[in-house]
Amino acid sequence: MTVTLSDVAARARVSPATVSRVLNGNYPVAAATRERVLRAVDELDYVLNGPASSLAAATSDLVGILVNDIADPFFGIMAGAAQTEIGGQEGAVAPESGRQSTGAAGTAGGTAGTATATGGAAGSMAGTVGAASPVGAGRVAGRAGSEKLAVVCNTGGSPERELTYLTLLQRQRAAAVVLTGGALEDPGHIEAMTTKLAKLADAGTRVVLCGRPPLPGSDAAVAALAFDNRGGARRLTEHLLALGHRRIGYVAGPAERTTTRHRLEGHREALAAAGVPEARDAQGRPLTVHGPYTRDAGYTATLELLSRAPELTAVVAANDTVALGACAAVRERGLRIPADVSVAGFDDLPFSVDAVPALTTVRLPLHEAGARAGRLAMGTEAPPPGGVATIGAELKARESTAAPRQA
Amino acid sequence: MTVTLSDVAARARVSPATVSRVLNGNYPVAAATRERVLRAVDELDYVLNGPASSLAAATSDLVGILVNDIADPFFGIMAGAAQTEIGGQEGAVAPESGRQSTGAAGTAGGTAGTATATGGAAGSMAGTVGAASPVGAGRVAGRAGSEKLAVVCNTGGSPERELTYLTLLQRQRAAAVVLTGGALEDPGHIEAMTTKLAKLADAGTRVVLCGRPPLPGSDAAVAALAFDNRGGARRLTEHLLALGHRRIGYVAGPAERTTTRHRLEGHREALAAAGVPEARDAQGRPLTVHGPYTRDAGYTATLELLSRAPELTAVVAANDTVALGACAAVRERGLRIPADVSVAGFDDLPFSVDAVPALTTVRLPLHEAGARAGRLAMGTEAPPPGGVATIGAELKARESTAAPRQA
DNA sequence: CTGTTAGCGCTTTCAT
DNA sequence: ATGAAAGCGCTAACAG
Repeated sequence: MTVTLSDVAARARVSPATVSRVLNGNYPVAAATRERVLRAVDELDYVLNGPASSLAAATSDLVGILVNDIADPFFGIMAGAAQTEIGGQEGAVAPESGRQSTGAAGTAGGTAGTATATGGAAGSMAGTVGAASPVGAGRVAGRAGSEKLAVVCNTGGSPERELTYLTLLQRQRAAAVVLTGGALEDPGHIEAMTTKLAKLADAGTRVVLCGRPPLPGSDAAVAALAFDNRGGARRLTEHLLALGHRRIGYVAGPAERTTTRHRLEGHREALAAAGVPEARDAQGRPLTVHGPYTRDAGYTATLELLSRAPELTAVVAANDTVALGACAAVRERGLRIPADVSVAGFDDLPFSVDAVPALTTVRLPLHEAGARAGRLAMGTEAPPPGGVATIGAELKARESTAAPRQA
Repeated sequence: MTVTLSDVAARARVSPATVSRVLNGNYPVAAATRERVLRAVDELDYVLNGPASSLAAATSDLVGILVNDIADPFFGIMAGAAQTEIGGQEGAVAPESGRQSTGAAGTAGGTAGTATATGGAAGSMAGTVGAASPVGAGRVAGRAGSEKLAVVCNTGGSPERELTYLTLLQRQRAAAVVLTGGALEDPGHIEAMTTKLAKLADAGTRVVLCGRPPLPGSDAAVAALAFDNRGGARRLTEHLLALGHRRIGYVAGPAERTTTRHRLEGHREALAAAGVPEARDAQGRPLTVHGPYTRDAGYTATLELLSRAPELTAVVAANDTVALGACAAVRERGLRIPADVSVAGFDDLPFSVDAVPALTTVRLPLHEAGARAGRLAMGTEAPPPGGVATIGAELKARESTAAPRQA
């Protein structure tokens, strides 16, 4: 029924071992023989059996990328960059795909579309498409071990799912695992993660942390790329303080997440350095509210903050998405941004520059970080000294922040 | 070195076959024996060897979800929903994850955080985390075949990568494959895809299309969930026409994509039905510009449209992301939205309601569609009659559209 | 450079 | 209800 290696071998009149060798390209094979084998592969439309191959070789070409929320561009950008780096560059034209300057085909007879910006890519796509006929299967099978299958796994922020995915990946003998985003600070979970990652590392799986600090006391990870959340947050609050703000509300992310804690710490550092006490309401409760990294959480929390302390002149949000909700809340209260209340975010996601007013935020090089993590996972790039690299976070002061109303 | 099935069998004093049976739970095993085996599994911290298992059983628990752009929430939302449906619901608290009403742990001593909205989830997370100790490995290994590994693969819109991923998944003998988003209409690619999907189906892989029309003349797919892009686009343009617009610019998506074509067709249907000719510039060229589904494409294209035809009173964008860029361009031209120019999008992504002014768009039930696709992939839900279901698209008229300046 | 020979670790009849 | 044995399809020594 299904074509196997020996079928190919028989057709090419060589031994199975030889076929395996040309397919893996990791062993010298006579050019003539290789030709014959390749032809047989194409003719029979042979597709390598992954499980069999992985079993025999005790390794697989699976690379897992774990994200907390796949619907959040924060993760999508990192994961996409990593995946591009891992999955091969052949057709990696992601942001340009489909760009075209001629009219639409078929029914779109009247579409004399004009190139938007960079034109001229018109024919290239059709060309490459043509080359990707069914022969593609052979081509791919023929590729050397470099053909990794980069996949992203969505934990939804759930610690159990994180562990479950790690186990599943471990089962598959994954070549590498990239963990993105902040980690949960629950002791039990940290311990479970440490154990699990150590096991993965033992089994030869490369572990890379991206946008996440190294696990305390663990060296299982090949490398950790940590964002300078603390520094970025500090600079952001310094910016607000410089503008003259003294009563700043803070819509934090979920408690027990490293990202949340670091950003909060940076915020407090700036306050402390300036000798400004943390904002509190009439009851003396700090004006810091925790919630998930969602637009709705930002909305609700900001409404609450504004009720508890109408004298607030600025709201710092856990990230840009939360800031969007914060803006909506401020507006709903009939207040202007930034005239009445300044609002700031974090991450500098693509939509932030288009917000009205443009959102002041802290830029994280998500794409670069993801790409680097991908290379680290591939073993293409050397790990940073000490296994840990801190990635800078740059303040982006825009229109959503200004001097307070009564400076 | 690594623990195998027979190690477990030896420790439990049973045969490997028995261990396999309790692990797969698909065969009667005495309760006492099962207990013994499960204990051995935990004690030895055994993790099933996926490749070996897949090889022997000729199936795997891998489910691939292909997306065109993982950084785009349009795909993230569908993929996340599908993955949740497939990956098991245990910790599926995605949007609520980390919600917490108590202060941050550790250094966050002063954070008397207040619950944002729904509170009370404080202790539950820690509880579940505690249960997810290393024993988790055993738990997972013990689960019946239901434990699928749902992974998302980012094609970046490249037809080669699409085919490559399909081949890679074919190699892994994937249990199912979900293709999301519009398809490329290139004949060569369609043929290659048809062949490839037929092969996957032959090999027992379930193929599901989500947000994509069925392949012409192919019945490889278990089911196709198609969005009513044409109908949605028609209603959107009807809305604009009803408002009084007669000169409407159109920023289309990449040509040769089904989504692009259908939306454009719906737009033209509405125009034709109202007897309104397609807008053209002084040179008689249609005011339709093609470009990728990106913010920048929308920005550039709109700038061009506005130059070529300053008398435009409305701009319809390929989707919300493109619309964001269109808004930026309109504003840069010193024009007001919607007073001078109305702008509309498509998809109703989360950020659209927060745009200023709130974006008029067409709502696509992305989450529902993704979840349904996930169930279809799992075989949990019966395919729609005929294998094809059309999913409605609802007009969301908001503030970014209004009567033209000189009605 | 190529063929031979053993397994990799698990599932699954077929017995018992 | 459990055990024994035969592979699943491929890779990796080891010869030659």
